[in-house]
Amino acid sequence: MAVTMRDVAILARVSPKTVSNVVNDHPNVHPDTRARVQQAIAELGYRPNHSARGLRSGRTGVIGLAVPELKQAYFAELADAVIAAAAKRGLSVIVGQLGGDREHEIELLTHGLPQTDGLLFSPERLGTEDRDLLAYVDFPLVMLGEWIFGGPTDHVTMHNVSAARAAVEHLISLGRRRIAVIGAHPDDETRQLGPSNLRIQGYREALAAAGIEHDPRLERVVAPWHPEDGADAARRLIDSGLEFDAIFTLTDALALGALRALGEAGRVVPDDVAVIGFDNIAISHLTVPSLSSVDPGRAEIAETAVGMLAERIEWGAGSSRPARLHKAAFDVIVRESSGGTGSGTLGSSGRQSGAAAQTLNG
Amino acid sequence: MAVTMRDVAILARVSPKTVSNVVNDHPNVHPDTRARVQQAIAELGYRPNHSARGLRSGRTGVIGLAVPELKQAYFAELADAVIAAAAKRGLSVIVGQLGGDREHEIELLTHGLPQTDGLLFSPERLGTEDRDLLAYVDFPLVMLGEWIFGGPTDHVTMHNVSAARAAVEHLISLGRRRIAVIGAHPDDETRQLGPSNLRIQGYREALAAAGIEHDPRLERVVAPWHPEDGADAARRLIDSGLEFDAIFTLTDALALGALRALGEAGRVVPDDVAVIGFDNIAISHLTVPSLSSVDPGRAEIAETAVGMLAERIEWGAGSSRPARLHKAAFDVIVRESSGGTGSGTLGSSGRQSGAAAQTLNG
DNA sequence: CAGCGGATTTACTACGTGGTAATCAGCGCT
DNA sequence: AGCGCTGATTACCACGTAGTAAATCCGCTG
Repeated sequence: MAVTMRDVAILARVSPKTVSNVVNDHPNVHPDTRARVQQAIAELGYRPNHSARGLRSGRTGVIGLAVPELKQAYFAELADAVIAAAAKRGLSVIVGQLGGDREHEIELLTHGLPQTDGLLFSPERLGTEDRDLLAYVDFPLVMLGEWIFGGPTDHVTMHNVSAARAAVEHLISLGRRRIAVIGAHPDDETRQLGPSNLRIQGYREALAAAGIEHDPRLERVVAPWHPEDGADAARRLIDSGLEFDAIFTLTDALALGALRALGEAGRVVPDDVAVIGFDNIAISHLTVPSLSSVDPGRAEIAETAVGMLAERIEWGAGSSRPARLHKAAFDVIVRESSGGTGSGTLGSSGRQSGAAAQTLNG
Repeated sequence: MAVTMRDVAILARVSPKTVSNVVNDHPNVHPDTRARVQQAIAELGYRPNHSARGLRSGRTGVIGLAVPELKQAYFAELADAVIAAAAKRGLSVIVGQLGGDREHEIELLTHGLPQTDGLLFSPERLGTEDRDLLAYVDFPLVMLGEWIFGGPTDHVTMHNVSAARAAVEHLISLGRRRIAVIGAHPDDETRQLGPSNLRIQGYREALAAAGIEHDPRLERVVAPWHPEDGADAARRLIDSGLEFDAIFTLTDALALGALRALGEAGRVVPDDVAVIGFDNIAISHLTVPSLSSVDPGRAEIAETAVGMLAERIEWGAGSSRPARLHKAAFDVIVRESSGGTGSGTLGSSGRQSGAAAQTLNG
């Protein structure tokens, strides 16, 4: 059996409670006593029992992170950043994969993840119509992404509209006029605030601002957002015979597929078709040609989300503070696929900073 | 305060212990009683308190997975598979990132991850010289990868030697004779069983078996194994003026960089240089050209490792069963970078099955 | 109808920790 | 010396669960 406070207490000739006080850095412990206890702790190799601590205090020191799939690069990088941010605060992270299963997502929202103090949740299938679910959530929760917007819950997200707009404006600045967009989501009629709709909105705004006529046929619906889907969409676009000189894909994963499909069809990127993605996943600067993208500020998102969740946990279950919304700053990263350099050194790229980070309360 | 067994017991007019028996599917509970209790559980929305359960039973139902970095595609996909395999068994997974920090790795091995019943550990910096550490491990542990081989610990790994050999034999079968290898590890003089050494060994075996002279200058040392490093190594290889008509990179990440570097230098893949990687990460079939690779059997590795760990947890701390070693079956996936097709549909590829899975006891 | 054995249920308790409140030691002051 | 005060330490208990062993119930046998 493991070493307990009791064992330490006996060796240090104090009560278990004094050991507890030392471990928890309570004031009013005599320096000599503290030293003696610490000595005993070291000698016995005592480690606090987290289950017991959890039972007594109601905290586990573990937070949950729920994503669709870790094998999607975007979520892997998000998880990486979240785990790093949590570690800074002494929190561990249980990662759950929901695999785009709506039932699981609803179940998760009603019960939370066992063993955790709170949840960071990046849903895929929930929409505005599920907003009511949030009213009954009785554990600390921070949503990543914004499609259940306006509920009583904290949200950390990105500047989907303005970032998408900036990406398309970049394409326009290259002189492109027939700009296709791949990734509109079939569900999004009912999900006005889904990321796909917001990015599409940014796309339309950019066109409108530049006085470019909007051709609905250039908005390509596709789901889910795997590279294969991007390739399929690009092929259908090519086969459609529609003229186009640029593609904005709503994610980098889609762009990877699109790049392949364009290559197979003999369209040269960026000469014939400029391409820009969204997410700035790690491989995007390694594709051939390297992929321009929008960096949504992943580290900032993770840091902020973990911070908000830690605060909610700190405040306790009862407190009903107002929901907050944070949008991370973004960058447009120009690489070869839209005429940037970036061949010489893999890291080089043009960079256009977008809207500053902003946090709203209310 | 949350609903407890006590509350359920009162409502169902039974003792708390009976509720516990129902929850834990004990035999010898009268069907009527069971139904009444389940009714009460549903009515109150009772959920077991995992901390209390953990305290009482000594089990948390959580396992740890420690990897260098989740943002490396290989580890993200591994984590994906591990989480899925754990979920099948009702286990949650806390993911820890050690970032290639040797101190952290040693600390982890001495204390385990808090809040967990056991650990799956894929170290980066530990070597054969750290084997002694394993003697003092007092928690269930399964190592992923084999460089601390021969200790008292279960290992789940891949057929590094024969898989690498198969990859190189494939290149040879294309008629290539000047085959470079990128990824030899500088530390591996002292780590005879590091994956890099084992894969290099497979490379040499393949050359020897084919009667091809071994040119040490074609073995390129590089560390760490990020794509940038692969690009650097490939550039140095090109600049060296050495003649070569194929490259075997010890990981796909290195291959991604190598593909870029070759493209920049005007070498056409696979006509001038055939390339094959190792790991079969998801993007490898999306690169241009798509990347041939060795699929190390990730799902099998994850499944087996979680199974072994679950068994060790089941057996309890005291039992000192013999260490086991499992090597997953592998496949050589032939894609465009070594002359395969795979352009039409993204998924298509040649496939050559390697050694069957094998498990050794002792 | 007492008695038996297995099925079912229960009382009691400990798991390791930390909050509460009580106790105790030491010190300055009257 | 006696008092009150602060700092330091402690006894006691509860958190929610599940193991142990004892108690109770039920159907049947002799």
